[in-house]
Amino acid sequence: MKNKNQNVIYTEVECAKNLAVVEDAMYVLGGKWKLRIVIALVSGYTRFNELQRRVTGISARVLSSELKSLELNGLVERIVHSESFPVIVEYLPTEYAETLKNLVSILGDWGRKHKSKIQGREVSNDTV
Amino acid sequence: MKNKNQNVIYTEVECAKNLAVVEDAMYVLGGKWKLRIVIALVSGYTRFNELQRRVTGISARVLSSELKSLELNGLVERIVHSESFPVIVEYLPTEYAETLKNLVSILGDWGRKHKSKIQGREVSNDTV
DNA sequence: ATTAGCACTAACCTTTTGTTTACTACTAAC
DNA sequence: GTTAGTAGTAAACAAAAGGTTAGTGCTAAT
Repeated sequence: MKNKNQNVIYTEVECAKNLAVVEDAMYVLGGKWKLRIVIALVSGYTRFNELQRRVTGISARVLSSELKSLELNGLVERIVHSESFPVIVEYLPTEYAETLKNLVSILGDWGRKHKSKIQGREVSNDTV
Repeated sequence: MKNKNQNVIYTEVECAKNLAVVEDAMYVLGGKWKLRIVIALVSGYTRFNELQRRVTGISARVLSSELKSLELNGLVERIVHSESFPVIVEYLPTEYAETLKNLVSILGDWGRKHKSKIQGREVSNDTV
């Protein structure tokens, strides 16, 4: 048997700290849709219906509420162009959303490697 | 107005690729509990009840089913010590789980910075 | 003149996720 | 001998997340 709390790698306090910080992140980014929406946004898709087409499977109701949540957390800015008619709305990723690029890229790398692992294939590099 | 699909940053295909790989990752790691359990595991907590104490708020039923899912995906190994009585069970993170350390660390960093941002404080470095 | 597109929202319903309680059967400590 | 700990599972239920349908009021294209 390995463990009688002698060879824990992190103390309870350290473990709790690590848990706390990823919980803080997941409070903002967690769930099925938020990171996907961010990806579509930083890819340059900024209009509501366009986002719904990119983030396949999301309903208008959920997209709407997720965008509000991302806006509250400073990751998107909602811009209404009232000079045009009918009114055009854009959702622009903020500068703060840029701080997610590294995370998204690493998560994507892991996903790509995991997929090739379970498929028993080599990893290709043709991803963006 | 910024965007009439002239200044998209990534093409639809590139955006779809990026979405696909993070979806692959989130299929394995998504949800409220999986990453937290991984953190507790790599911190050296390997027994069922111990894990339930570290990952605060999780119920035995959910912990049990999440551990099964992590095992299926090669991130944990369930080891039964039948030589002892009563039987002792350990959940050990696999080598494959090590590939998540970078991701977890970056997610934690983002969470820490985000928290200090919304609290208007400086970022401290006393995290593990 | 009809159809599709725009940016959503409300009401209602289903699915997923999670909780609570109780139970197993045995051991170790107080 | 009572209490707590071990590693869970089953059943019943509650809460959270998400989907579906319908609709607004206007424009632009066919």
